[in-house]
Amino acid sequence: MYGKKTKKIKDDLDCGITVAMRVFGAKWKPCIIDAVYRGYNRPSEIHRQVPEASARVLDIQLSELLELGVVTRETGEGFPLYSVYQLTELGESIVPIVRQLNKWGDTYKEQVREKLAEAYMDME
Amino acid sequence: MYGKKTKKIKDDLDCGITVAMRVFGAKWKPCIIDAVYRGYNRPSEIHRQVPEASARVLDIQLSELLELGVVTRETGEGFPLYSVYQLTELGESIVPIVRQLNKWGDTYKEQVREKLAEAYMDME
DNA sequence: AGCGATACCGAAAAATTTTTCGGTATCGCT
DNA sequence: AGCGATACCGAAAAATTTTTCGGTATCGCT
Repeated sequence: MYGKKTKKIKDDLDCGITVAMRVFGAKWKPCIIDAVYRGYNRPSEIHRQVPEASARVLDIQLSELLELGVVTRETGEGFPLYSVYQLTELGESIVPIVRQLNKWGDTYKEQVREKLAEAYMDME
Repeated sequence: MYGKKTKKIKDDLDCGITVAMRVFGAKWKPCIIDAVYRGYNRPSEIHRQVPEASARVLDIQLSELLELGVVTRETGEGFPLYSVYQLTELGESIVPIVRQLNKWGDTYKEQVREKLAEAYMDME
């Protein structure tokens, strides 16, 4: 699929953090999970929720989530092309974490923005 | 510093998830935060806790965390080189999330491993 | 017929992150 | 003097991720 699942640098799947990062620690995966959770189940809907990402990445990451068993896909035969993604139980278990990420970011975004601005200045 | 903080592709810092991912969504940052939280405050100690990472990345990511205000650094003058990193309040606020990541990964690691093995087989 | 929406996919390019390698520098120990 | 530990850093290489571009294919509407 997408890239290759055989990475040259193997992850240490004994470490919980590493496992979690492997499953949903990608630029758009938490957003995708959140969107599906909020009821945006079709690729085009998800894309409209996360317009900053290209449709292609969403596609790729959706396939990865599908492979990892985070979501399921139901494809309608023929007609107006139709695909619906749903969270699996595994996927649901990630939702609270994603919600927390979102909450954390909302709470500290100002602070983070300032720090980033400072850092930017320090190097002119 | 490390790389460049001026990314060509700007992050949308209005989205909480994106902010959180920007701050600690890197391969080793959650592990570093966890290590510091658990009392491993010196670079060499942290490295011993996360031996899979090169000392260099830890270095780089530690500087980023420092810049973002997630940790503080205290450097001893001269003598046996000495640096101690501590979590700031901002850093402490990330700890529960990191713990959850770790817990999640511990809970689902078997399942994830299976899925990865399957995916690997499907492409032979 | 032509356009836009839908859902995908491959391949190359670009961006970004991580690793490797080689340095600097100090101290303590042998 | 030489070695290992400590803490760092720059630069190039390698790995990985994300983006861009161009396709395929179907249906409905004009």
